[in-house]
Amino acid sequence: MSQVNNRSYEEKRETLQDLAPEELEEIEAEDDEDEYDLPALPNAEEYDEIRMRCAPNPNGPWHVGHARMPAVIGTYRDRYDGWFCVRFDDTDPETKRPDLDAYDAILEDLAYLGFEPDDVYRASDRLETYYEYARELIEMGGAYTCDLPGEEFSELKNAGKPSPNRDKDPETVLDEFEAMIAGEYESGEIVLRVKTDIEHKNPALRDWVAFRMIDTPHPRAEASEYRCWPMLDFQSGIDDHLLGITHIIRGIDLQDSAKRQQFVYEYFDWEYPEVVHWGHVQIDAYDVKMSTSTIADLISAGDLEGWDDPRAPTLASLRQRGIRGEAIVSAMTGLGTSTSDVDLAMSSIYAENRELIDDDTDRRFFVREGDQIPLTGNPPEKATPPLHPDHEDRGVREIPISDSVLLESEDLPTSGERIWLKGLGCFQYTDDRLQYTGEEIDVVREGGVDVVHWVPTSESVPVRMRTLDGDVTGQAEPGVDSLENEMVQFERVGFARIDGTDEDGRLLAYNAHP
RNA sequence: GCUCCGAUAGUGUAGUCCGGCCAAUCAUAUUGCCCUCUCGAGGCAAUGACCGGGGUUCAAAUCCCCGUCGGAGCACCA
Repeated sequence: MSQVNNRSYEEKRETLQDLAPEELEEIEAEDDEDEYDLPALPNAEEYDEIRMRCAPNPNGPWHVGHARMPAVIGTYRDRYDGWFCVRFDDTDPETKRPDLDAYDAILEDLAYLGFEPDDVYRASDRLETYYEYARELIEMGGAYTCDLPGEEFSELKNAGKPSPNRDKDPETVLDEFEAMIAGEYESGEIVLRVKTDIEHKNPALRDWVAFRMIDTPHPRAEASEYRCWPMLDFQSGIDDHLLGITHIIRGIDLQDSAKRQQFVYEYFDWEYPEVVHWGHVQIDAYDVKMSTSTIADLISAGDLEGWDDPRAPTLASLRQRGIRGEAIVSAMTGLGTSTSDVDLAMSSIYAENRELIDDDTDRRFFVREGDQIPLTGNPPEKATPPLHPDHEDRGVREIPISDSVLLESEDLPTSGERIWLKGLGCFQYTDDRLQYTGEEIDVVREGGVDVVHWVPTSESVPVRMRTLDGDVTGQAEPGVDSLENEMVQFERVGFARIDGTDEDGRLLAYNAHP
C-alpha cells in the first residue's frame, strides 16, 4: 500500500488505467464535477449541442432575481460550449402588457451580467407560425374551440366532465379558429383548447387553453393587428421545439407546464426537452419587494428615484453601485438549481465583488458628518498615504494639511488620548485640539493608539453617498472629484462608485458594500 | 378539495440515484487571535446542520412508510 502511495499522481493514474479503466473514468468525471458550482445538466452527453433559451416577459427592467436565469444558462453555455437565445414571450398585450423599453433594457441587463445571447426572438413576431401549428393540431383532432365561460368550464373540469364542445368535428373547429384569427370574436367569447385527458388525475392538466381573444392591441406596431393570442404553454412549447431547445430551465411555477405541453408534443410526435425546475429566490437586505410591478409603482409614486435607485433591488441599481455583473453571476450559480425556495444573502454578492475589485481599487478618505478639530504642534505640511497598501508602486496621494481636520465623531479621542491620523502622524488630544507629537508608527504597533481616517477642513470635497439605507453626507479628501465613474475604497467606510456631481454641487457616490 | 415538488449549520451548497470511507464538504456569516498605518486584503481558530416518528439492515443523511412544515399548480397571466 505504501508503495502505491509513494508513486506520483501520473504513475498511479497509469496503473489504474491498466487495471480498471472504467473506474478511472468515473473518478475523473467526479473531479471535473468539482470544478463547477452547478450540477451537470441531465443527459448532457446525449446531445451534440446544448441549446437553451432565456424567455423573459418584457414588462420591465430586471430585478436581481431575474439574474438567475441568464447566470445559470450563460454558465452552462460556456461549460458545454452550447447555445442560448433570448426569446421574449410577449404574448399577453393586456394583463402582462409588454413595456416597449424593456426589450432593450433586458438585453442591456444581460450584457451587464457578461452574456450575449446567440440569438434574439420575439414571440409577437411569430404568431403566423403558432397559427400554423394550431391548424395542424386541429386537423388531428387535438384541439377544439370552446365558447363556455371560464367558470362553467372550470366546474365541469373539476368534476372530470368534458365541455359540450369537445366533440365538434375538426372542420367546424377549423372554421371557428380561422374566425378567431380574423378577429371575428371579442375577448372572452371563445378559446381554443388542447384536448388532453379530461379525467386526468391532476386537474391542472385537463384540456387547457391554447389561444384566446384579446381586444387590446399589442404595444409593438408589428403585432398590433393581432387579436387571437396563444397562451404561454402553447407558444413556448412550439417554439422550444422549433428552436431545437435541448434543456429548459425554469421556475417551479411552471412545474406543470412540461406535463401540459407534453400532450401537444405527443400529437406532433416530438421529443420533449430535458427540464430543470428551481424554486423562488428571495434576497435579504432590501425593504422593497422584489417584483417588477411593485418597483414600477414605487417609482411612479416617487418613493424611488428610478430603476437604478440604490434602494431598489434591481440590476440597474447594483450596476450603479459598482457591483460587477460577474459577482452576481457567481452568487447565483452558487445557489445551484434546487427546487426549494432559497434566500440569497446580499453579503455573498458583496464577498464575490470585493474579491474582484479589492486589488484594483485605490484608497481614499471620506469622513461622514465630520467634527472639525484644530491641529497644533507643527505637523507636516502634507500627508502621503499610499493609493493602495498592497501596491506601493502605485504611489501616494498628497493631501495638503490646513490648520484643522475633520474626524468622524465616533473616532474622537477622549482628552489626553493619542490617535494616529492615517498617512500623517501621531497626535494627542488636549484642550479640544490635536497636538502633533512627532512620534513614529511604533506607537501604533505597541498598541493603545487608534488609527483613524480624516480629511483636511479646507480643500476637501463635499460628498453625498447614496446607500441602501438612504443618503450619507460628508467630506472626501481633495482630488476625489476627478474620479468620475471610478471605484474607490473609502478607508474604514466601504467601497463606492464615484458617479458625478449632484444638483447641489456635491460629489455623488454610490456605496457598494463594506 | 384535487395534483405535484421539496426539507443538511444564520444563509447557500456537497453528499442522497448505487447504504459503510459522513462524529457530514465548501463558501458566506458571526466571534476571537495573528498580521497590517482600514472596520479592506491575507493567515489561524472557534461557532453551527442531516424536520419528527417508525421500519428494513451488521450498518441509514442516504432505502421504505406515516406524520409535520414549506412551496407550486388546478387562469381566457407569464
